[in-house]
Amino acid sequence: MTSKSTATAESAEEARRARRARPAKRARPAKRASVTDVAKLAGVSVGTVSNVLNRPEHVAAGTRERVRAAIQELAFVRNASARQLRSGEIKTIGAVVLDIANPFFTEMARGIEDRLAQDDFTLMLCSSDENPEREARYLRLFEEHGVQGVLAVPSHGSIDALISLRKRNIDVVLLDHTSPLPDLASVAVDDVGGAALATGHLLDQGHTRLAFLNGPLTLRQCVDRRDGVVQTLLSRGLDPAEALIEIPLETLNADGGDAAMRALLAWPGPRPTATFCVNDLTALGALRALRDLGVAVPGEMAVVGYDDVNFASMLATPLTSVRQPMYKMGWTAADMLLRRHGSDEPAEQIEFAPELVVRGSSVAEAG
Amino acid sequence: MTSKSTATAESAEEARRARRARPAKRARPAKRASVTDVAKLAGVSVGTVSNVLNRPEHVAAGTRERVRAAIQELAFVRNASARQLRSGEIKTIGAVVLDIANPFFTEMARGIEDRLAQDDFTLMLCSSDENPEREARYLRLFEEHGVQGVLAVPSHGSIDALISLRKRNIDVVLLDHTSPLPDLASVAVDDVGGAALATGHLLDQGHTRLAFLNGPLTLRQCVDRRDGVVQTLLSRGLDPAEALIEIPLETLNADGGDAAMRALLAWPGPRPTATFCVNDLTALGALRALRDLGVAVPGEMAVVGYDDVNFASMLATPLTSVRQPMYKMGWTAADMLLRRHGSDEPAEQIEFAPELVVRGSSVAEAG
DNA sequence: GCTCAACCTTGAAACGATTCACATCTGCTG
DNA sequence: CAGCAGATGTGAATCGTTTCAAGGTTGAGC
Repeated sequence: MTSKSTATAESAEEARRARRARPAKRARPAKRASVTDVAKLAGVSVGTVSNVLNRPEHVAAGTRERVRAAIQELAFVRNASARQLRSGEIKTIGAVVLDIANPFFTEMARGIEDRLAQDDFTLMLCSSDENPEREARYLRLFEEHGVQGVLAVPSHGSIDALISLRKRNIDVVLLDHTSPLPDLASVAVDDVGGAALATGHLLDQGHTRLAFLNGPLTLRQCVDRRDGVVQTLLSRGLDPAEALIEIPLETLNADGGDAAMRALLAWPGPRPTATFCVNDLTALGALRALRDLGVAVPGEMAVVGYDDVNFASMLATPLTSVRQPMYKMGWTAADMLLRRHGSDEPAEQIEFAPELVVRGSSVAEAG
Repeated sequence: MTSKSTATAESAEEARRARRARPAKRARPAKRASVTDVAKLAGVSVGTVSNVLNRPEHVAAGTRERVRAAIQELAFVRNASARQLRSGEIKTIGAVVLDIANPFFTEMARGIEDRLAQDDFTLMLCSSDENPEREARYLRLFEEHGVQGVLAVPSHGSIDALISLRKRNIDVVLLDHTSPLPDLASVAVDDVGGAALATGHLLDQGHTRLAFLNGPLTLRQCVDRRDGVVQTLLSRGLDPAEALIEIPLETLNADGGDAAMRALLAWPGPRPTATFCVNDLTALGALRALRDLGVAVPGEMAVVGYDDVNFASMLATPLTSVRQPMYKMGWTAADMLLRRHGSDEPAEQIEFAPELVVRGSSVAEAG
């Protein structure tokens, strides 16, 4: 805990305080001006003030200006609660992601925000930490606030809560998760396809023995990506039992990748010439191990990652990786909510295709 | 735009649709239950329902249970707007950062969120993109919503808007920016001190000629960090004119750092033995250039960065860097808002001290 | 001069929770 | 048994906006 008040800030404060003659102990709470106040000052009825605010074209120019002047003078600001209470409308949507500190969701959040800004909506953003209770609490808060819709990356087993929200007539779009119900909209990325892209790329380079550094099969992503790898091998006429070594990762980070790669290199029998890592952190660790052990990349071992994190392109050997359109997912999900609201169309279920970004870790001549 | 609907999702939808007999064209809007409905069902008055909700201890056990049952049955959810309109209270605060997609602010946001969660507050989070207009728009939305307080990383020239918000009795805490007024609370990090830490560390290692890869002096951070460097040199009896080469960066990213380092190595005259980079991206580029040109790190050139981004520790030569307590800043700012609300105490102005994380890029034997 | 439409404006009735002054009931004290 | 306190419950008033039926003006057309 290293915090301190700066000396400069404090002395500046004292200087000001001395200069100021505080009349009252504390400034009066200064209640906000209401439409009534504005109406009084402008000499019109509250209805007219409301019209100036919401349908200015229905108000005579003179009156309109008078009201506007009064609004200025009183620094009137609409009370969103009263507005919503009466009109039922609220320009807010809620989003729950697993963790806003994770760049993955952060990019998504940015997409959501940008789409909302177009329609002057505000965003309530929360992290569930994959804790269904915490998620439920946030969903309830959203509902109390009467949000127009909810975007959610469901944490394990929380889908029911979202379905019941949908039943109470709140629009819901699932993020990064395909919808189990036709009523529920969703935006996801095709993980099977992403892994297939990576695998296909390595096979195209002439590799015939691959390693796959994979995480626990309790994660949907790991299962899907494995499916993608296996399907691709089969479709190219290769037998996974021969062409593939799958190494389980202790942890889904750089150290896990490092350890797994060392295990792979110590393996008896013919060494694979290419490695597909289930994410970029893992690939980073694998690259580190390869460098430490003097294995040339991509010459002796090609490496492909997944996620295309920001530093993938900045590494000593830039990492080939599968890029997921997170920003676009967020943007699209928000767009579905805003466009679809109140319409009769069935819920859309979109799946985006990921994209392979080829760099130097898998192809010698690439960037 | 590569999007597609999955075949599986569609066939699943058709299957369900066939099974379902849709009675009405569209489910009735199903108005939410209100306290009145609950009161009616439980056979009590609305006042009692409100009491069960807000002061359950004032209600007899039997009645309380009856009301709770009714709430359950009707799936009653409070209407936050009505609640706020009457009671004036709202458990929401707004935050504007420059860009939520930036890990820097993201970590801060996470700190804010975690503190708010303790008090069941919700967060409205927005990115200003350093656009004062966009920021002003968000601040107005916050004000309309009647938020309890606002946390803001001010964009250039937007402080006035924040001050006027403060005048209208909305609590404001400035983030990552020292407050210009005693009335305005703030939480910042000491950039001068951070640069002094880095510089002191390099001098401690015996270096006497330093390079400083710095960004444009229109950024406060760059100015402050430069001050820290210069002050430290002076306080150790070194003449900056001799001991320091400052290289301006074209761009504040890896490529800028790469180019600047190449320029530095091409410099005539004695080569510095240590480089301080104004941020980690720049340092990453510098390290890349050093490796490409065969200069040993830290043997021939020690490198220190700033920000301690997530990958600093994962590089081939792990990067020594200055870590700023972003999470703690966010947490503390939110805490100030929640604790201070309505109290009479003067606004706090806190400045956190950054921390030097020593790794292999500046000390051979370090991690 | 009458009619009619177009245009403005009005003001009271919502919206749904909270609050608070007031009723009612119970049991206890002196 | 009057008096009183404490516990429990009531319901009308209130918050600040939007909505909408209805009223008032104006001017054109006949």
